[in-house]
Amino acid sequence: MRDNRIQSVSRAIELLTLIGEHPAGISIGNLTRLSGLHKSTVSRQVLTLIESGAVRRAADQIRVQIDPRFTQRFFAPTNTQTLITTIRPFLELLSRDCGEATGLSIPEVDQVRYIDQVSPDNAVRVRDWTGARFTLHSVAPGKLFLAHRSKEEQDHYLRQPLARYTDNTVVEPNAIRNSFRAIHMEGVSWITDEFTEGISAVAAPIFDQQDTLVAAIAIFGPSFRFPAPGSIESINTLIRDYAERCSKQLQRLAPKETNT
Amino acid sequence: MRDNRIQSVSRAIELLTLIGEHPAGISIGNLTRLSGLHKSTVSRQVLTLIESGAVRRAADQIRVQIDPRFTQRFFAPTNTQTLITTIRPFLELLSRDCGEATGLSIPEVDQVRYIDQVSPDNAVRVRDWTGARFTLHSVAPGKLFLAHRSKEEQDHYLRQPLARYTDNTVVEPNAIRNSFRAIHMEGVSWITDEFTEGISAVAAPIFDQQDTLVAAIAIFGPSFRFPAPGSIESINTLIRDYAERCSKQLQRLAPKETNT
DNA sequence: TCGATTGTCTCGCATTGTGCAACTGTCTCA
DNA sequence: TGAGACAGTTGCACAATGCGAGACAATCGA
Repeated sequence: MRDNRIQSVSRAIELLTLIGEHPAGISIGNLTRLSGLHKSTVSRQVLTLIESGAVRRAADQIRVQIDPRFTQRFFAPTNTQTLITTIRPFLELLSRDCGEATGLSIPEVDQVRYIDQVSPDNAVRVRDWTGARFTLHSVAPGKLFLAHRSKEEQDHYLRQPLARYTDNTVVEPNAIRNSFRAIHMEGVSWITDEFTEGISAVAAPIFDQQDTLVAAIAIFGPSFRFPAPGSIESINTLIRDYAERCSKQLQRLAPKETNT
Repeated sequence: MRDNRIQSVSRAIELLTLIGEHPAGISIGNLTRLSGLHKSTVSRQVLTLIESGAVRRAADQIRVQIDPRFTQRFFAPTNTQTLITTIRPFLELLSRDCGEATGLSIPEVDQVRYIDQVSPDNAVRVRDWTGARFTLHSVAPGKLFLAHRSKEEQDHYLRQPLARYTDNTVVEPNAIRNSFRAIHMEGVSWITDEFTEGISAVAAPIFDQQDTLVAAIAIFGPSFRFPAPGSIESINTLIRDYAERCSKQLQRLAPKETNT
């Protein structure tokens, strides 16, 4: 019974790891010394790694380094952990600006999941929903996600019976469909007392570097004071501005070509 | 003349890429279907990738996913691009809080490089130094970096002739050495008119997940108004708080165990 | 219970990965 | 200027290794 590990593959990962420890690049000779393999083996391994897209030649065409496009597959800026980390400072800024709670949520098939929230030190405040999931039609980010889907996907969701949470929950499919145009024109989505009595919320979309809607930033507060009379337009402007800054931040976080 | 590429290594990278595209994990069966390779080949390749540390089994012990420790080598949270992206929101927050310009800088051997800056809309403001390099002893972040080095490294730097930029530049080695204690006790480093006439600055350290000093966050402003009389203590508290938040943010950004 | 599916392991063949050595190009020094 | 050292690539031939087929065990659903 022989070892089931593939020797040449083990060697490749070892070399890949060595290369990864030298972001500015490393020469074939140094790889040969560090790995202890024969130089022609190293040369051929590196050639294979280059042609496979894992490694590229640095600017001097001598040293080699990890190809950023390779690492982009493992550290997508839109995975949940990175989203939370990236957007959290904006939640704090926005919460300070509007004086209400702010939240970050992501679409999960037919639900919304809240993955982060910031609440200011108000005497009367909304509870923390981090980790909770809700149906799309009952919360502001959910209606936003729905509005950005294809008509087929919308019809599929609206065909099933929709739960009613309060007297104000909109469950009539055509009424919901009719709200999509306003959502697209305004760029935001509002709910008032539709999910829970006494809570109003507005959400705006966050796009990733491929212009995919990956999350929503939201403001929520008690309906008796949010939105303040006559303030809807300025709140829309504010939250759209923040959503756009979040989108730009995700784009900045995407790995870039770095020459040395 | 045969192809110089190593077939089994090409296959390994192909499988690694497929696995990387499924952060929640992917089964051997699906890898077999997507790659077109024989199932026993896939099984053996995956075993090799697991034992090499590139891949790990997900929580269900069936699916496999990229091991976060593997990706940590390629996307270190302390590389310059990530630093800028990560800390920028804090620069904006801090600039708003103190009403002056804020900057991010990193140590480069015997110099400081400014890699980002945020300036508020003041009538009188400091210029943008992004991209510029300065000697360690003449700027607030530089004295901070120096204070955190070993005594041998400090002696080495202070042994060379130190350039004087203004009448206020401190170039006497013992005077500089004597400032390190205060820097350590206060946790911040101040300069006043030492680099350029009319500019004062304070800097605080940013540590990475291994508690290595990797950058400094700074506030600078025109000396006639910064620091305002009697405000040094509150500014120290403010910038230390921000530096600590930056440090925590870097730690959060470090890849973590993510089970599904 | 049976059949389908999944993943691991053994086996033996022949292809493939390897180290040796030659070669080319570049750089340094006498 | 020429010689030598060094770095990296390439051809060659051997045998070790990677491979696919098939067997097997475990799990799940009808």
